[in-house]
Amino acid sequence: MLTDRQLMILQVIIDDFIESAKPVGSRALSKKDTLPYSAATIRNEMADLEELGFLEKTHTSSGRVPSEKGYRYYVDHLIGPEIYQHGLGIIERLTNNGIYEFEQIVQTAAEALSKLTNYTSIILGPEMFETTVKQIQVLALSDQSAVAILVTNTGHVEHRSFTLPKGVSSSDLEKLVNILNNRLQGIPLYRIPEVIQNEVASLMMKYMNGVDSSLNWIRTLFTQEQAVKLYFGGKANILMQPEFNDVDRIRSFYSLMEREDEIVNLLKNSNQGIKVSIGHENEVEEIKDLSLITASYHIGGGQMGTIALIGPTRMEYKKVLSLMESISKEMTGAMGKWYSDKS
Amino acid sequence: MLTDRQLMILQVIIDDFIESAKPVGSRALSKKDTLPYSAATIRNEMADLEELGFLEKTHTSSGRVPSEKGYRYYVDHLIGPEIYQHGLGIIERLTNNGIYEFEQIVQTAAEALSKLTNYTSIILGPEMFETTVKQIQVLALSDQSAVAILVTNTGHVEHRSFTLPKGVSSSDLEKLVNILNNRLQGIPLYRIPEVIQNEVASLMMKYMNGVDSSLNWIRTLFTQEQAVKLYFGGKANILMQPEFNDVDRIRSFYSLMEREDEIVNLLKNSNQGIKVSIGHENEVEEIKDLSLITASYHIGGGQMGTIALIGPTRMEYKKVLSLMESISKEMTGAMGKWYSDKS
DNA sequence: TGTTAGCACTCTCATGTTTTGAGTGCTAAA
DNA sequence: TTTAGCACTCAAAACATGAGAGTGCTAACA
Repeated sequence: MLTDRQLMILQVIIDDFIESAKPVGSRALSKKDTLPYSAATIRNEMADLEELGFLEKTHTSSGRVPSEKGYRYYVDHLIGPEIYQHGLGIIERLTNNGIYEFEQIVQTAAEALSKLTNYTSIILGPEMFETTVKQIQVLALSDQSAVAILVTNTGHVEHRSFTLPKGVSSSDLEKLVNILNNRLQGIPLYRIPEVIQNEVASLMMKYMNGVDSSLNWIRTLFTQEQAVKLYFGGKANILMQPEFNDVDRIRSFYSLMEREDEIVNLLKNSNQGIKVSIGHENEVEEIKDLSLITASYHIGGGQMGTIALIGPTRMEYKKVLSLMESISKEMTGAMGKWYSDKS
Repeated sequence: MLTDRQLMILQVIIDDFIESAKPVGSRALSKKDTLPYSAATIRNEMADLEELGFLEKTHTSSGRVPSEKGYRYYVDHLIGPEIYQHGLGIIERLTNNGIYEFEQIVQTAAEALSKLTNYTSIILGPEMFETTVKQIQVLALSDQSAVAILVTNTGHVEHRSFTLPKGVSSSDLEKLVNILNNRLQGIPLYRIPEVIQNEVASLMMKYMNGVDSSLNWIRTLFTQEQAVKLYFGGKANILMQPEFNDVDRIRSFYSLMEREDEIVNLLKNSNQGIKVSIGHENEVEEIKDLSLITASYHIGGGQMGTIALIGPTRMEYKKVLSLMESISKEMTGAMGKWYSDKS
C-alpha cells in the first residue's frame, strides 16, 4: 500500500494540477512549504507513484500529471467531507413566493450549477412512468381548431393544438372530454394509448356519431413522444477550460451535446446517489477525456431525474461533489412539496 | 458603373470564394473555363474592382477576397431569383396529421433550416402583445398545491404550479376561477395585472373571505415574465466553417448565444420581409465578421416572429435567401391555420 | 538507511531563419 | 485592348537553435 508520505505527495500533486492545469515538477513542489522534503526526495517518491500507476508524464522530462487511476484514488480516498457553502438556497429563494414551476426550478438549478463550477451542467427531467392523469380538457379555439390539455398528478401540463375533423360538433367534444376523463383519470401516462384503444373507442362508438374518422386523431393526440427533457447550463463554460484549446476537441464535444438521445442514455443508467466517472470510465467516446458526475434527485413517489456535470478530468472534485450533493437534496426537497397523492 | 466584364468577374470571384473560402487568384480563375480571358486581363480588372472597393487582398501578394461592399453588391444585384427546392414541405409533413404544436413546428423549422444550410438558425417566437385570454382554469392537485392554466386565443397554454395559501377552500378556488374568467376573457395578456388590480380585487373582497393575503399571489401568478422564446438549430454547425478555426472566435460566438436577451434585440427590430446584414452592418460586436439573415413570419392577426440564420459573411446567399423565403412562407401558412378570431 | 546535492541528459516551447509557391504589378509586344 | 513575361512580395511550411524546466542517477551525508 501507499505510505503516508506518498499519499501526501499524491494529494498535493493532484490539488496543484487541478488548480494549474500544468504538469507539476519536483522542484516547484519542494519550494512550496506544504511539503518539507527536498526536490530529490519528492522525485523518488514520484517515480514510485508513477510506477504504481497514479501519476504519468506527458513526455520523458516533464513534470507529473495525475493518471485516471490517480484521480480515482483521489476521489475515493483523498477527499475529506467538505461542505460547500455557497450557492445553497438558490432553489428555496425561487420557491418561497409559493410558485413552483418545474421547468423553471430545473433550469435555474442547471444554471446555478454551471455558474458555480464553470463546468457544463445537464439536468435530466424526471421519468414520467408513474405519473398519472389528473384531468383532461379540450377547448375549442375556433370552428376548426382546438387545444387539448392534460394535467398530471404531479402538476405537469401537456398540451397540443389540433384541427378538428369535419363533423365534430361542440357537444361531441363535450361528450368526448367526459369519456376521456371518466376513463383516463388515475391512469399512468404510458397506458393512455392502450386504454383509448380498448375502452374509450367503444364508448365513443356508442355515444357519438362519425367516430371512425376521429378515433385516430385522438390516439395520436395523446400519444406523446415520451421524451425525457434535458436542461443545459453553461454549455459555453467548458470553452474556458484550457483542455479545450483545440478546435476539433470543441467540435466533438458540441456535436455530442446535440445528440440528446445519447446524452439521455449516458445519464440515465446512473444509480442512486452520486457517481463519478473519470475519463475512460465513460462509455461514450467523446468524453473519454472528461469527467462526468451524476447525482439523482427525486420527486415523491419514486420517480427520479438526474443532475450531471461535465468537466475535464482535472475537475475540482472536492467542491463539485459537495455542491452536487446539496443541490440534489435541495431539488428533491423542492419537488416533493408539490407532489400530490396518486388519486 | 461597372462594365459587364467586371460584373462577370466579380460574380465568379465571389461564387468561388463562397465555395472554397480561399482567396482567389487571377491565374486559377483564367484556368477555369468560366472566363475566357487570360490571367493578366483578369488581374487588371481585379485591380480596378479593388480600387472600387468590391474586392480586398489579405496581404500584398495574395489573391482577392470579396469585401463587405462586394457581398452587398452581390446580394443586391448579382443574385438571380433562384428557387431552392429541397427541404420544402417540412412543416406540411408535420401538420398534415392535424396536430399543430407551436413549439414543435418552430423547433422543427429551426433544425431543418440549420441542417439544410450548415449555418446556425434562430427562430424568435411571436410577440404575444395582441394575444388575449381565452380561458383560465385552476386545478387543485392536493390540499396545499394547485396548478393554474391559461389558454390564449392562439392556442398557447401557459401554466404555473403553486402552493395554496392557508385557508383557501376549494369553493373559494371555484369562485376565483369564475371571477377570473369573467373579467379576463378577451383581455390581452399584457393587461392582466392591471385588470386584476382594478377589477378582480374588489370582486374577490366581496365574494370571498381571507382575500388580502391571497391577492398578492394571484397577481404574481398571472404576471408572467413576458419573455419571447428563442429556438435554436445547429448551434454546432458554425464550428464546421473554416472561419471558426480559432478558439477565441468560438468562445465569443457562444458567449453571445448565451445572452439571449441580446439576441432577441438583434432579431427583433427587423422589418417585414427578408433582410441581410453583412459583417459590420451588424450592430453587435461579436458578429461583425458574420452575416445575419432575418425573415419574418406571421400568425394571423398581425403578430409576428423572426427567423434568422447566422453564418460567415462568405455565406451561400443564393441558396439561403430562397430557402428562408420559402420557410417563412410555410410557417406563416401553418400558423395561420390555427389562429382563432379574437373573441 | 533514508535524504539530499549535483550533474548530465531530455524534451518542449518560443524564437529565428530559410525555402517554397501562389499571387501581384508592371512593361513591352502582339 | 489583350496577353506574355518577369521581377517582386508575402504567408506559410520546414527547419534550426537555445533556454528552461524537469528528470534519473550517483555519490555524499546525517
